[in-house]
Parts: sequence; C-alpha cells; structure tokens
Amino acid sequence: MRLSSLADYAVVLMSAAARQCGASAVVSGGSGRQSARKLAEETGIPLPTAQKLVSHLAAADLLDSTRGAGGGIRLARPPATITLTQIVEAVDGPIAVTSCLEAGHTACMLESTCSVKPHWAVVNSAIRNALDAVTLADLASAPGCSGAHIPDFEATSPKAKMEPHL
Amino acid sequence: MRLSSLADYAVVLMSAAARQCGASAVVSGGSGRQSARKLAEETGIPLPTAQKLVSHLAAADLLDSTRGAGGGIRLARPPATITLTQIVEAVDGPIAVTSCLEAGHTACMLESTCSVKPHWAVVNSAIRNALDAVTLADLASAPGCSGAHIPDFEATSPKAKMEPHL
DNA sequence: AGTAAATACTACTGATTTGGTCTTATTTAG
DNA sequence: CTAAATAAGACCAAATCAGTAGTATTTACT
Repeated sequence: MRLSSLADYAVVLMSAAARQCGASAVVSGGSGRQSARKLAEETGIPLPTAQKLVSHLAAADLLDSTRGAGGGIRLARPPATITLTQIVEAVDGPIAVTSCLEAGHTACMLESTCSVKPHWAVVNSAIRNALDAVTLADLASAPGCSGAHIPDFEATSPKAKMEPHL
Repeated sequence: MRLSSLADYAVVLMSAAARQCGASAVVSGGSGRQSARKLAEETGIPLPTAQKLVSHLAAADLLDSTRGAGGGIRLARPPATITLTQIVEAVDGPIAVTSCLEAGHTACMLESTCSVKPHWAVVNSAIRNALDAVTLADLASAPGCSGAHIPDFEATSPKAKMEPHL
C-alpha cells in the first residue's frame, strides 16, 4: 500500500516546478522555462531519473517541454488545476487497488459471485478522491511564489541522506 | 498504488473463513475450526501460500490456529470487529503512502521545510479510514452465514484462470 | 504407550517489477 | 556551419515479492 518512489519523486519535482512560478509563465506568456537539470539539482533527484519523469509528465500533458539549447520545461496548466491523482497516474498508471479494477483485466472465474470486489471499488474511489483533493497550488503554497529560488542544499549539507520527499 | 497480491489473497481467505461461520464458533464455543487446506481448495489459493498467510494472520491475532490432527484455524474475533486495515497491515505491514510516514524512518534532510509531507499525511489517513470502514461482516454478508458450503469450483471449471479476487 | 497422519511453521529459490544509468537523437545559439 | 545543451528512448542491475519445498509439532488411533 505504498506509492512508488518514482511517483513520489514526480510529486516533488512538480512541486518544485510550481514554486519556480512556471505557471505564471503560462499566464504572462513569458519564458518561465526551467531546465530539468536545475530542477534535479534543487530537489536532489538524480538527473537521469528526473529526465525520465519529465518525459512521462510531458506525455501526460502536465508539463510543456521544448528541447534545444534554450529549451526547458514548464507547467502545462495552472497549479490549481493539477491534482495528485494526475501526477501519480502519469507515472504509475491508473490507480487500481486490485487487478480486477484495472482497465483491461481478464475476468477471474468468480467475477459474478464475488462479494469482495464492490467493496474494493468503494475503497478505490475513496483513495482517488483523497488524491484529487490536493492540487499543486496546495503543495507550493508554503514558501510563496515570489520567484525566489530555493536555497542551495549542497552548500549546507553536501552529501546528506537523500530521500524522495522535499 | 496497488495492493500486494498477498494482501489481496488474505482478504479473500478471511472472507471465506468468515463465511464458514468461524465466528459463531467463537460465540458458541463449538469446534468451528476450518482447515487451511479446505480453505485453500475453496478459494483456489495455492496451499503453501495459504499456509503462509495463515501464519501472518495468526501472528496478528486475527486468526486462532491450533495444530495437530484435529487442528485448524478459526476467526479470533467476531467478523464485525475485523477491518480491512487490520488484514492488510497484518500482511503488508503498516500502511504508509510514502516512506517518510513510516514508523522508524530516517529523517530526510528537508524534513523541516517540507511542504509536501503534511498533505501526504492527510491522504494516508483518508486511505486508512476507507479501509477501516469495511469489516469482514460486510464482505461475508452476501451469501449469508447459514453454514452452507461454497459450491465446488473445480466441478464447474477445472482449470479456469485463477485470480486473487473471490 | 507407540505409531501414524494431519497440521502449522520456517527457510529457500525463482521471477516479476521497479529503480537507476547510459546512449542516442533533436534543436537552437553562436 | 559548428558546437553545446536539451529531451527522449533503450538498456541493465537491484530489490522486493510470489511461490515452493522441507521440517517440526501435535493429536487421534491402534
């Protein structure tokens, strides 16, 4: 019953991107692009892993990415419209507590008489609702979106124990 | 964001045990014991796997097991007092969406300034509540607890595709 | 009391999924 | 036109998980 590490990283990454005021760029049309490298350094996520996450998040239309020398990534939508559900599903795939709740699952032989499945469906939707209730705006609200950079962590603790959670 | 197969099996197993009126034995003091072998046959769960599950469930005080020739297993408590949370945690360990919510986790370096963690805590408790709301009595309610055995599945479809969910 | 059968318990092996790294292709600034 | 910086995709290794086999224990029967 745990989230995958990649999904955890993704939430941290998106949260960091939101704090960089990537959303205001959408509104103002300015170049609020953030490089994946910069984001990886600030969050402590290994660069190759961050790149993979960016790919998935861009494919899910959560990030807008352009490559090239001056390229980078940017939030595709305002933070208030991006929920945890979308981020998690972009990385882990659809949320399904049991395999019988998945999209293209092959029916098990007890499907018709199963008394457990309906209860799993209830639990599953409860989880979805809980994740839907939290938006990127909530996650990034704490330090404010004033365009200020997050202080360099390397300066304070060069090789501190790295964990997913920002 | 998926349940482990073992936890899924465990719920099916407990549900089957409840339908065998194992709880009434607790009340009446009769020998309502059910053998792990019988339960494995009825649910389609491989016997060794079922035995392992029984061990974990018994260690969590959800099942009362006695070995020997006439031994077997029995619900340790009335079905209405056993929730999905207890079953899942007996097999998968404590429910923690992220590793920073675990019991003995080593603090990550951003612990103090983390703006994401409090939101995970909310999500985590929401999941727990959803699982707590479902009891074994709910799962076993459908076919009624009249002591009737579940029909033999082998007779109808000898080698049908086996999936965890009853 | 001894034997045998049925049970729960423990330890091990194999496999699937997951996390991480590397290489390649593309694009733009100089 | 060149070179640097970027994203995207493919490959490899590790960890966790599912499953299986074997062992110890207990009770019923002889």
